Amino acid sequence: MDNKKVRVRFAPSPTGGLHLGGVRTVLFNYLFAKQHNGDFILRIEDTDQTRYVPGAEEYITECLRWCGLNPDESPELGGPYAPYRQSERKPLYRQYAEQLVKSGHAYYAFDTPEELESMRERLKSPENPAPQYNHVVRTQMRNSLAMPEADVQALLAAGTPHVIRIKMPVGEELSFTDMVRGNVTFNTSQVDDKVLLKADGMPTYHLAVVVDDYLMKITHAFRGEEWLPSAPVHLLLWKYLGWEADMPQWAHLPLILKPDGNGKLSKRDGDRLGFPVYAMNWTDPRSNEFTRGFRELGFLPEAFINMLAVLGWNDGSEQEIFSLEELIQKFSMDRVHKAGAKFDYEKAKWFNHQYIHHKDNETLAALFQPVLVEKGVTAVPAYVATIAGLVKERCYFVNDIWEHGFFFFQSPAGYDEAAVKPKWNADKDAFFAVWSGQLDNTPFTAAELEASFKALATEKNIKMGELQLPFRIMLTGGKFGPPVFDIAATLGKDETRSRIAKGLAAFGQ
RNA sequence: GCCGCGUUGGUCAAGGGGUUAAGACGCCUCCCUUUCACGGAGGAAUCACGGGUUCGAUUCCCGUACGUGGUACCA
Repeated sequence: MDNKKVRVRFAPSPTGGLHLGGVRTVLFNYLFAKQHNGDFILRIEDTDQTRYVPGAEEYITECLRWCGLNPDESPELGGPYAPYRQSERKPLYRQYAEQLVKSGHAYYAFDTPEELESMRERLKSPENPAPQYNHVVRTQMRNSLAMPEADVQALLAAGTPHVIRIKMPVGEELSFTDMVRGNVTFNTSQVDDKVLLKADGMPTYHLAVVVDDYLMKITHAFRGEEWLPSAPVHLLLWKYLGWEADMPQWAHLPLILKPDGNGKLSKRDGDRLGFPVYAMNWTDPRSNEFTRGFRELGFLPEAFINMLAVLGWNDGSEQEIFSLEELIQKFSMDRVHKAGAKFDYEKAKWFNHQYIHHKDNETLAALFQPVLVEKGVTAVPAYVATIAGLVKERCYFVNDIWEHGFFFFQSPAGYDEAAVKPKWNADKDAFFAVWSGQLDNTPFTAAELEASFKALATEKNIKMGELQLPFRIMLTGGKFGPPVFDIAATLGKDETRSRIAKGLAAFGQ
């Protein structure tokens, strides 16, 4: 590698929610940039007027913030190569397209959408279901290659709508080295004359990436594998514009696939199979369609990032849990898998489980607070933290704290009587009455409670097992929860005593 | 159709001419725990197929199959 400073960019198009694959692409970009002490740039590809969705740009930046993948330069933050929004760079692109026309590497095309469609209809056949606008077709179309110069000038002078297309050479072998795939080769005859500048004056992706990457001095460009087939267009553009020496190194990242069937993972699959696909909640302002995100579902950003990082990459060791810092340290493009990976939601949940399990109680309590508010419960942070500590090992999501610990906030609404009633007897009534009475003399810790409980059980000659379960049911209502004396200790003396009484009334004799 | 890319258990994957072909998720059994979970010990399950090259191919080469992406004035 040369001694140029690494500059890497991520360029989402604001057309909807931020997809898993998108986040992973940002992640890899980010890791690489940070690893090389380079710049991570966020550029917005808002050139697609028809699909541009208001609010999507803000959404994307918030997703990145949540994930901790903050850009160094972006439309909001500015930077030495601003503007970073393609629409604001619009005047830039035309001159390069014109330059290509002058040098004979591109041409004006005046074909209307209808003309293009009729050409495709005419040429369509079973052997050629998708006819291209290429070196053979272009001679029959209305463009500056097929028409007399005077006609072209007249059309131009009249302000006739037109696009600028690249003139793909015939039969040239083009190859480049991809950082994940190694050498990739194409024959230019197979590539069509892609539009570079649209009739509305906006560049297509092809022109824009090349121009922006050059102007912004991008050194490495990582994008999804779906871009691999258009690499030859970009390669040629770098060459024709005379910038070949500055061309960034490319890496085409594998796709994230549907867990079941085949194909790229889409939002629809998430809806169908019951898991999120977008980083955060997203409501399409046009259709009002709402999609749940990983963040709102209770995923921790660290877990989300970790899970994404090892989907298609690993460091060769058995390690699976990586912090962002570790990822920056250990990530390497040559250990990125070439093949697409099917998304496994179970594994994603497992990662979140791991992170929740090892998260400190105070943070968990804070994250859980919204659920408490929703449930109409008020509790002091320290109490919530204790509970988080008690139940976190069985939670897959922050929200699960409620499911596993609701009884800490409200006394049982009913009891699993079937589990306790058949074996109930007067001795047990007596036991609980006595023990409850002794509580004043017992320090209220789990260990002390257990000791005094055991002592009394021995004295009364009742097996611990026959007492512990009923006690648990008195406190929680059912056969679940953390160790029973931990529950009692957390609940406190008064509450414990009151629940014993309530339990006794419900299923005692 | 054409072009590109790919193919190790159900999934994520390590390995890369001679291995008992790691590990993780999920599943199953057992232990711990008189709840659940955590933790621990085991188990079932894999090199797409056919040809080469080689003393020897999961590994290298070529085909085939399959998958996937592209084939838009979308990115």
